[in-house]
Amino acid sequence: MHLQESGEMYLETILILSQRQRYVRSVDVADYMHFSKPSVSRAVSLLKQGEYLTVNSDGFLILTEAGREVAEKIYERHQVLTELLISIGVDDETAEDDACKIEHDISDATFLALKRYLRDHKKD
Amino acid sequence: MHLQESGEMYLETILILSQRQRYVRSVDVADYMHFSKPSVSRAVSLLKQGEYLTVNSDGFLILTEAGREVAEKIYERHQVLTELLISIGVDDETAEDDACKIEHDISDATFLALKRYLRDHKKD
DNA sequence: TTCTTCTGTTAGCTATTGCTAATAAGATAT
DNA sequence: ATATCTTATTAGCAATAGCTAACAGAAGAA
Repeated sequence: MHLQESGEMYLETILILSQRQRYVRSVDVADYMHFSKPSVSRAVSLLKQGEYLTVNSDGFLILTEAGREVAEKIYERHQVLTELLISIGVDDETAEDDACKIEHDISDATFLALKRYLRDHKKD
Repeated sequence: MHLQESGEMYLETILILSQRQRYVRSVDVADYMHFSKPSVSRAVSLLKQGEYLTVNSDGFLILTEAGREVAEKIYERHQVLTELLISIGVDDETAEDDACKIEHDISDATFLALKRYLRDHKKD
C-alpha cells in the first residue's frame, strides 16, 4: 500500500508524541494535529491495515518497523529542512511550515544532496 | 477563489505552451500534461470562472492578468528551484521533478531567501 | 456530399481526506 | 447505582481532482 502525504503526517506525529509520552492514543494525535477524532480513527485503521502500526488492547498506537522507518525518514527531513531554511534567513515559523510541506515531496536524491550541502557549509 | 496546486499547474502549462506556440487550446494542455480532455475541460472552466483565463471564439486559452501573474510566479519558482537543486548536485531530471512539487508549497518568504541565496553563491 | 477525425463537453465513477452527528463502551464521579 | 465524561467508531457529507464513455459540432478528406 502506498502512503500519501497524509499518512506520513500521521506516522510522524505518532513518532513525535511517543518521544514525549509513555503512550500515544488516537485522541492525542487528534489534539496534536487539530483534526477530529473520526478523521484520526479512519487514518489509524488504514495505517493498521497497511501494517504501519498496531493498536494494543489499551488503545495505544505502536509503530511497526515499517511505520517507524517512514516516520523517522519524514521527521529527519523535517528537521534538516527546517534547519536549512533557517540557515538561509527564513524565520523560524515559516521555515517550520514550509519544511513540513517539502518533506513529503522531495526524492531521496534531493534530500541527500541537501543534507550533504548543509554538512559542508555549516560554518558559512 | 483560491487556487490549488492543480490550478497553478494548468496556468503554468498554458504559459509555457504560449511561449512555444501562437495559440494554446485545451487539447494542447491535455497532451502536454498527459491528462484526459475532460479533466482539462473542467479545469479550464473553473479557471475561467475564477477569471484566471478566457477562451476566445476559436477555443484559444488566453491568460488574464491574474492568471498570468500566477503562471509567471510558479514558472519562476520552477526555474529557480530546478537550478538550485542542480547546483547542489541533483541530476537534471530529478531536480526538475522535485522543483515541480516544491514550487507550489513554499511561502514567498522562503522563495525569496532561496533566490537571494542562489544569487550570492553563484560561483561556489 | 459524405465520411472521418479532431475538439470539447456532459454525465457519472473513483480515490483521498477533511468534517459533523450519532452511538457505543469504558472510566470516573456523585 | 446512576450519571457524566472520555474515547473510539460508524455513517454519511463535501471538496478536489483524476478517469472513461458517450456524444455534439466543426474541420478536413475522399
